[in-house]
Amino acid sequence: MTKPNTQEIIARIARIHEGAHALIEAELKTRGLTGIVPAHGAILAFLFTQTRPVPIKAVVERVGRVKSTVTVMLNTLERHGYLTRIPCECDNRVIYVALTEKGRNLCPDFEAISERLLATVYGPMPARDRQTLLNLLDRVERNLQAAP
Amino acid sequence: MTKPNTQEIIARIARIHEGAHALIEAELKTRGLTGIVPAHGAILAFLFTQTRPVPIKAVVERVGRVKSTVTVMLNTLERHGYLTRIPCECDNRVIYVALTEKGRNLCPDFEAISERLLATVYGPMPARDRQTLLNLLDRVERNLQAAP
DNA sequence: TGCAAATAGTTCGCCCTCGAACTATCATGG
DNA sequence: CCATGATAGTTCGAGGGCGAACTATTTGCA
Repeated sequence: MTKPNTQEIIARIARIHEGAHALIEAELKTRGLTGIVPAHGAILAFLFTQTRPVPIKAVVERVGRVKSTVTVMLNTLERHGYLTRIPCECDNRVIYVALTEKGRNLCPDFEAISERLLATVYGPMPARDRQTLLNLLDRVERNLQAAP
Repeated sequence: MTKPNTQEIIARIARIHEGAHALIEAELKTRGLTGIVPAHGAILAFLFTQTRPVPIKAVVERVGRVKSTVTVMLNTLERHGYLTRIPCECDNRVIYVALTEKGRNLCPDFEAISERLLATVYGPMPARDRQTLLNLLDRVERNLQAAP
């Protein structure tokens, strides 16, 4: 049998991940933001930093999702009016995406939700413990990356 | 702006979660186990501990997923021959599920994969650090649970 | 020049995940 | 005894996530 106490770490991380997910969804709901789900966060965070249309390929590389997944999420965001696709003039294979006005308006909510999530996650934890936690998580992450 | 260094914790936890997911899928693949995905782990882990058929409701309560999600996963596991549904004699609303022979045969692989995952996650981390990490994660988890 | 390989996106099939609606079956109180 | 409500599962629709296959360009080299 696997020892429950040590095996616990994966389950705990999964629950934290889901808890963060739930908090974000709850915040989106109370703010009346429809058509947005937590997974869109990576795309939006990236697009907020861009001043001009960006190729879909760049989005794919940034958000850490597969092309087909990004295509679907962009479809959803486009359908809800948060962004638009713009064909590239010089290379017909390339399609740019850019936030619409409605999309840019998400930025304040996005930052507020991020802040609240962060405040909730850490709670009253002292700065030294936060740093310790980050370091230990980094070790774990590198262990996993080195594995396959 | 959200400070990147602190915001990092959520992303880091998400990456660890995904890394664990990837490791499990890779192990399943090399072992030639088809039809199984990491999400089935919770169901299988529960059923391994049961000696007799168990009502679906009990599965739902255990795995922390919604009824409809569990229905789908049970369908998949059943379709691949890992378990069977057995109607309850005394209460026609209830349906039991039980592992088949093929399902029970997954147990050794399941435990081996769990062990490898755990070993990978911690790597050479000393016991004291592991405990510290678990404690800090527990704090975070409780912070999130208390939030909504 | 012209054709093969690389590149950018989309589509498809499959799965998990949720919430809401639905079905069927008990259980209970009037 | 029977209507009303609680319970157990499934179905449905929408969406994320992946890999494989597909389309349409562009590039590069022979």
